[in-house]
Amino acid sequence: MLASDSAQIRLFISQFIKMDEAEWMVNERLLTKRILKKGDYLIRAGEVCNLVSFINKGGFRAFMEINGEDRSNYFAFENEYITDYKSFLTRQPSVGSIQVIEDAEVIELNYNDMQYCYERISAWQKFGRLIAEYVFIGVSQRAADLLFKTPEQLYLALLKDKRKLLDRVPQHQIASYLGIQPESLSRLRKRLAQVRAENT
Amino acid sequence: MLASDSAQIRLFISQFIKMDEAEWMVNERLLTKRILKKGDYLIRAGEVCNLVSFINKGGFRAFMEINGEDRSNYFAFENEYITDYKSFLTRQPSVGSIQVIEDAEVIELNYNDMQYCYERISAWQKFGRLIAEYVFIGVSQRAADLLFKTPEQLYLALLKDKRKLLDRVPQHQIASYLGIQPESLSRLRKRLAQVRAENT
DNA sequence: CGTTCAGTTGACTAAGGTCAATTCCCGTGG
DNA sequence: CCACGGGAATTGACCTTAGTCAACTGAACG
Repeated sequence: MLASDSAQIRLFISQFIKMDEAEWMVNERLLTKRILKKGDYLIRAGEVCNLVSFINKGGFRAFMEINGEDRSNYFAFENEYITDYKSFLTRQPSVGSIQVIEDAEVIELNYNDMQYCYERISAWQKFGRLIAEYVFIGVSQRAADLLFKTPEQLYLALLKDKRKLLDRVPQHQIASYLGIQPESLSRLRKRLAQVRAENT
Repeated sequence: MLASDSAQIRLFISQFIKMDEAEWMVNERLLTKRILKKGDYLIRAGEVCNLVSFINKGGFRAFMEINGEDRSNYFAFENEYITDYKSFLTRQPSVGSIQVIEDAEVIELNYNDMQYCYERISAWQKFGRLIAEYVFIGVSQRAADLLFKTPEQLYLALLKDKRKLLDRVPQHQIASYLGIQPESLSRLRKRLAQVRAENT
């Protein structure tokens, strides 16, 4: 793997911990690069998730199948990482699937190698804690939003803070991310457009 | 603090890591016991959360004030721990509050002492990671439930798996935990009772 | 061109929100 | 022991929004 391949993940990790060159070298040997095409699966429901994938470029969608409907609950793009954390941590089959929605390049670390890092590189134990805390805060916020906000408020928040997501993800997947049907999102958007028109 | 005071928390921690007697002694000096009465606050919105509180006995409710309404998003009872994790980790003022709903006895560790444990006791770094991963999985499940389940399905799940919560928490707080108004929960219960009656 | 799939729209139903009135429950003070 | 007060829960009436099913439109692609 070229140094340029790991530049982004190295920057990402450095936001959490300082790692000296020797420590970094140990990690880097364990990382692998992979190219994925739109429509590919990172993991399918029922498989045990064995990888954490840092996204150099491209986009992913995590979803579950519920009564035959395909419902999205998470999206990730470049400079984020994606995995089925629950399956990865518990070594149980995953309930959902993760699919490539934009051609992607990822840098991956598998479960065994990660355990190796935890045991051998002291900085990693701390990194593991910090990143788990970080994603915990993120998902807590998501849970609070789902509990306390209406679909309309959730959509307005996306408009305000996550334009990237709206621009790169088809509307019916956005709908399920907000917890509603595609028809309802369509009407919601219409309502908002009318309100905005009246205010001009 | 008596050894009996820390028996429960010690058992709790041992579910995550093995700690030898010497390591445990270092911790134990840092733990303090506190008695709280129903109605007391563990933390109020706007304060920085400085404590993690393990519950020896009693019950707590985490809630937020939204348009003057008081909305519950979490409950915790004996042999769980409670804190405003986000405020505790980020050292920012908390958005919500935590209140005692049943007279309680807690064993507490403050932020600085916890950092001390992370730095000095190697097992703690791992413990911190494992527990962050554990709570992450919990809140992920909660977010998925809120996204994919109807209030009725959420309520039925409580009936099935969390009778304790239904028995110990007033109904209007359960309603807000499900993301609906008290009147709606009352009607939902009535609907379910009618369905059940018809099936007999 | 025709097929396909995403998005929109219409008509209708069901569920939750809101506000107000009523009933129930429980603790407190007379 | 009873009466009263106050909060919790229920019920009713009405409104708004989401769900459902079906039809239609439009753009993308072969």
